[in-house]
Amino acid sequence: MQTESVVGLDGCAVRVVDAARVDSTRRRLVSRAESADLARLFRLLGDVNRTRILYALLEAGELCVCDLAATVDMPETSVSHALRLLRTANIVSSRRDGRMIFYRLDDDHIRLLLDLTRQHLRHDAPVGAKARPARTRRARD
Amino acid sequence: MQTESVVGLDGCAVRVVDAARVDSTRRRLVSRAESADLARLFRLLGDVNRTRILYALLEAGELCVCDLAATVDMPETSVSHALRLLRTANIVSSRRDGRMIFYRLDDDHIRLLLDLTRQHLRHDAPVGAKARPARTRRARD
DNA sequence: TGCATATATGTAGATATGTTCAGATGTGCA
DNA sequence: TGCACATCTGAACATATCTACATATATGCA
Repeated sequence: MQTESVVGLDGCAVRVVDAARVDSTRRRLVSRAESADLARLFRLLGDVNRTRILYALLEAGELCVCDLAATVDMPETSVSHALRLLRTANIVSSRRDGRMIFYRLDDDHIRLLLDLTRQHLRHDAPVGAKARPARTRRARD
Repeated sequence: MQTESVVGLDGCAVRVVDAARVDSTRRRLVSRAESADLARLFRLLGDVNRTRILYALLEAGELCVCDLAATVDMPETSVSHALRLLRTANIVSSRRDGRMIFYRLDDDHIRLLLDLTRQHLRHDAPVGAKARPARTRRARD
């Protein structure tokens, strides 16, 4: 199979093998703006401390900042910083009660996302998929 | 409600409101090692270019490096770097055909994860949930 | 009003990450 | 074998991110 030269959006020559597939994929591909949003969301989940905070909320349902800090064993100020980012992105929501502020996961998408990901790492079958023989994959633990 | 002082694992005094809930959550909380793995996975998804690569593979099924580069419009060497990270984490898998190497999403977990996340950002109802009135949430677009 | 508490915010230095260029590897073909 | 091609790898620079400390805001209560 020989590669052919095609002119990309930016005017640069680009070598492609299957121009038709590239073209059709490009048309269906998520937009740059949407990809940026997706990446932003994933990146927020991509920090150990934020991850632990989120899984703590997944287990507890609702926690105030100081209990959250005690649960994940980190300084309250760090928890607060983390929560701000998560709040801004609508991943968690908050409710004030007196001088405490209680945080919870904002919606079911997030809960599913956290669950699904944990399952992925544990090598379980995907949600909604029929049970099937577990893949042999290099275990981590 | 008055906060009480509790001694954490590290020996530091920590203020908590609901000691019982903190304790029970701590016991059910994912381990540090697992949180680290989860965060590592999310972080890999948290880069615009890698995100676009993954969604391109989601649409196309399978693409060689140069077609992938043409699809997402980035230099082949950057795509290659990105793919290495994704490959190491078992997010994508590869197959050699002559001097080309074709990449695909490694498993259904990843596909579900990508789909679910896209749905989340589009404010749809979560997978598997009954249709219900859309939440009023601040739109992005 | 004044003080203690619970949380939020600003900022700076250390660290991690992404991009790019140069060059290495591996495959097919004459 | 030697060359062209497709992809990979290493390293350096610019940029983004996290952490920690100091300080600010907001609430409850005396």
